[in-house]
Amino acid sequence: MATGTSPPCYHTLQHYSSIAPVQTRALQQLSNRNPSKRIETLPMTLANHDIARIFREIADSMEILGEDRFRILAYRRAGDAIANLPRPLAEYRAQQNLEEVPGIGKTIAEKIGVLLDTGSLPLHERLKGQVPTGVLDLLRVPDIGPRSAKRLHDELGIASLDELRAAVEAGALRGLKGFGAKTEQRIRQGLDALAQHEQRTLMSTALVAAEGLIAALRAALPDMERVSYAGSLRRARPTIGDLDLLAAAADTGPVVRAFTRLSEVARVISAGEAKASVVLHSGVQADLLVVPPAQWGSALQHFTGSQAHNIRFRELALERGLSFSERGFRQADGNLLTCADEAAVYATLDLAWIPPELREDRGEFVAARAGTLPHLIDLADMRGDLHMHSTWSDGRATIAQMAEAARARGLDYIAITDHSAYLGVTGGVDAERLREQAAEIAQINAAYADQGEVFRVLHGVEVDILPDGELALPDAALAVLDIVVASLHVSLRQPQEQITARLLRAIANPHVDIIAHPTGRILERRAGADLDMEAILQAAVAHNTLLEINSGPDRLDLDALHVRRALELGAGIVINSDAHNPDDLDWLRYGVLTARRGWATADQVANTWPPARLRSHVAQ
DNA sequence: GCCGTTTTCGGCCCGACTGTTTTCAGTCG
Repeated sequence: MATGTSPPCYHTLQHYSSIAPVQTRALQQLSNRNPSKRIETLPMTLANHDIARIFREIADSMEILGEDRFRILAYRRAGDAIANLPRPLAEYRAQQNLEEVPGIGKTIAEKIGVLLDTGSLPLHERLKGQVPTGVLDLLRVPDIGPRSAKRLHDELGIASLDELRAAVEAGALRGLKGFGAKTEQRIRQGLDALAQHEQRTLMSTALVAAEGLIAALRAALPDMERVSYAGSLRRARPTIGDLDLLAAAADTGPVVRAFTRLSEVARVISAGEAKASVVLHSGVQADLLVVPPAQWGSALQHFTGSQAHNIRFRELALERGLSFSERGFRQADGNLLTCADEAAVYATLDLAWIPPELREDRGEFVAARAGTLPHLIDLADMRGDLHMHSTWSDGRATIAQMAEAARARGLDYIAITDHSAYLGVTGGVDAERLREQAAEIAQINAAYADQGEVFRVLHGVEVDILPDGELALPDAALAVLDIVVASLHVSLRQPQEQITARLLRAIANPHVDIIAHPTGRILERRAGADLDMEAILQAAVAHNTLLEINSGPDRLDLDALHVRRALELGAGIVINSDAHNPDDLDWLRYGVLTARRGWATADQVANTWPPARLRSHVAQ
């Protein structure tokens, strides 16, 4: 980072021309003497994501109708802001601080109130009459924006993706002014891509693909100066839409051309002198931006996003009379300040460098200016892993093999937490088998002690929370264990009040130390349980129960927003692999990235602690 | 519609690439 007398940037003389009922909070119900009557009298309330979706639909509809672009921007920003909120909108309203949320002003706060009270909004209903839902769907097709969607609807009567497909097949688009053969071909390809690749790519898969592309690009161009992935992958989002790659080279054109010729590339969408978009054989889209080395910092900042972060950043630059782009800071006199690294980009606006995982316009600018950004946890801070399986249940390796793999990765302790016998498919352990397992673990620990190793294996279990909230093992069996991990595996579709109460009962059990993968979501396949998370997080604080970030690439559960809210409330977090074989221990990397997105420091994560501190916490 | 080191008006992020054009609108990230 540039400090002291050296300017952060260099002056150059370059010139460049569903409606989900939330009902009542489960905690309130538990304390209510007559809960069933209470529920019936409460109005249905929209969840934050429902209201965010409504505002985004309003923005899309108004854009198709060609209304004022800044009003559209305001609705879209409000939708984004709401989607990012850590607590239910109703709480903000109750505390009368809705308008303190950036992007929510007087008008939108009133509309939120109407939505919370009545479940619908006159403006939204009116727009639905003018722009059918199927026309909004057209915007999901690559290369179809609001103008094209409006013309397809107005001039050809197309009001759904199916009708668009039929029109393309019938050659009807060619009759439209401005729609040539290439446009028709692109729309056909866009529809195909939408149909077969609607799913996003898991972070773990994207990381492997990105690292492969980077290696291939380096091999093809040995003299390329720098190359990195950027975008949502660098921000560690749990799933990734497109891969974004950035390269630095004095001569940009040859890098773009080499990229489009890589064997991984199935189809080139576009390619110019500075950037290209391709579709890989895996179906994933990859975008490459190539910049001169002097612009690496500004380009990396630009290409990492998020869009919301970038917009906010550029607004802050404008306040100082600087126009920021991937090329650098344009001054009023037209001169460009370039930045060769990201720290210089942020330093130019008197901001500390913001870690990519925090770049979502969720308060990181205020913290960067105040010098209060958290010192985020790193993988190297991890000392233990408190959730994994062995051949005693559905794991593929013995306890000794798991222990050795963990020790080889630099951990000081693990907990073996095989499934309780309740899950028929996994075999599992009952009270008797737990006693046998304890003897095996004692032997392994004795061997490590004899060798002078600090490494230790803790004895635990992953006990099922039964549909009624009982645990699948008796308290007496749990009491003798070092660590008890409790989790939901069945009946995940119970109504909110029921499944929340079920989890609250497990949290309150004094033997339970950790709640594993709290929501049970499987990314791109299954939404999590409909939990009242605020009640869950508060109960975890009250009972000193640790909440897990499960590092499984298709779980990453808790997610980052809940991690951040949990930490705000003072809950303890653990990051566990849930490994079923030794290689899965490497998944901790993804859990740590998720913790970083949740603003977690090492000290807030209990398995960065030395064993003694962890033991005393668990004993409380 | 939001917002304020340009605070109740007048701004609102910025540039690359494409297609169908002859100078730019639309889309994307």
